[in-house]
Amino acid sequence: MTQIQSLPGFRDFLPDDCARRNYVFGKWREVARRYGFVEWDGPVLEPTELYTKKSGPEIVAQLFNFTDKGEREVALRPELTPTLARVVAAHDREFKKPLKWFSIPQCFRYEKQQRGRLREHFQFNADIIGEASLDADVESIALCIDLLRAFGFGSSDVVVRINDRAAWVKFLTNGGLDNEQIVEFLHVIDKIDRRGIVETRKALEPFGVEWYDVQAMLDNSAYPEDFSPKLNTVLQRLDERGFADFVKRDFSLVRGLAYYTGVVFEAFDRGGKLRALAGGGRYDNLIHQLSDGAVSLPAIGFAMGDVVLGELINEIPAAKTQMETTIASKQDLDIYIVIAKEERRADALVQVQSLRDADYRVDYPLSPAKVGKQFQTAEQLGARVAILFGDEWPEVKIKHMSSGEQMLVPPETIALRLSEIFDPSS
RNA sequence: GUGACCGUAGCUCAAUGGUAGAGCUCCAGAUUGUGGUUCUGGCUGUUGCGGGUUCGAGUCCCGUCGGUCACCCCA
Repeated sequence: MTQIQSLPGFRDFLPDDCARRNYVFGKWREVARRYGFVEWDGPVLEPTELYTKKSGPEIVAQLFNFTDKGEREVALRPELTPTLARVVAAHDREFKKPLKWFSIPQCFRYEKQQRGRLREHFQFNADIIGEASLDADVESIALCIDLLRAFGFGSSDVVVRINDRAAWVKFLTNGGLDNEQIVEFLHVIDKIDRRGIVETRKALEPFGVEWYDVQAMLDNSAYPEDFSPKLNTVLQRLDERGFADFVKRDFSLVRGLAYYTGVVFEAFDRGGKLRALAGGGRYDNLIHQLSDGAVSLPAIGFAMGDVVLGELINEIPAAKTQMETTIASKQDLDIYIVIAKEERRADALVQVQSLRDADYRVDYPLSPAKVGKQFQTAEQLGARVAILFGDEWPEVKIKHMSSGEQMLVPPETIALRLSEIFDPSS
């Protein structure tokens, strides 16, 4: 077969997949709005420079980039934050602070795909811009937790690991390290899960920091209170909101990106089988950097990808059931029109139109079909009611699919009968 | 980018180097106008693609494309 295939790492969304995607997007929007965030979006394609400026030329290897017909170096967005910084810097004066913005961009990366990581994915982003207060950090983490809760996950399914980079910075500065060494040190800490304790200890030796002290940081047994009073406050406020079971202080979490300046957090499945569900943190200097100093605003935000999230939904029965139930209720047909005699097709279509005008979800056979086949179709489409047009004319049969009850009524009373079935309270 | 494993019908998978199969799905029927069950019948493959070894290749070898997983990297 020489059929053209989709590009590697790109997905087709067949109706079922699309329904699942819409379900996820719907939850994201619903919860974000509940928190007072407003939706925005930017271009899918940006100048490559927007990304190299922040991360250096090495990032190009990971970018889906090319030269356009106007000889411009461009890249499909790998993330939204640089675009956000650009937009916020350009429209700084137009909005009252703080900004609470969310977006659901499709992002791209040119990398070999693997589980939970494709070349394209949708990523919910929520950022609070122009607010340095610790309550913004708390709000951000709370939103992350509530998003997960909205999908049906409990504290036994997911956990949000939280840290304050400042704690490490303070600890390491006391240990005599300079800024450059601190960045390198944290990079090693970031890899601890993948590399293991022994290797990590070996890699940290050159820094001359006592392993005993590092371990005390990592296992939470000492220091944290002294080095990060902020973190304690954040945890306490999350506790007050009833989220204590969802969060865990974890000093091994520093996140790979260099631009985080304070609180960082990542959400994981409790089983620890999957990649991170979400991740974010405070980046108070990034907008300043990306705008060449034109605008300076503190910020905190996080992102949640659709791929890993979808995998976890499939693994947690409660979440999966909730999704399937929601999708089914949205897709099911209200009414299927059965055309038993082709002479009645025109009369039936008059009803189809008027029922659709009345906001019912209605379908009917586009070509002649046996009555049995038509009822089977009605069943498969999840119709609650079938209306049969045939020899009974000028009357029609209304059939309640689940009970099998039928009644013979004149067409003028269809609307009344249906309102009794679909909205019994009125 | 590196490595390992995999690639058979629309889907899930069989086939000691010897004529390519099953289940599900789909389509059509079961005396002519009533349904997720049951029964019957039917469709689909240059075994991802291209070479090679062999009397003979789905099976063995090489290449290529695609997939999975790990490494690298992490938005």
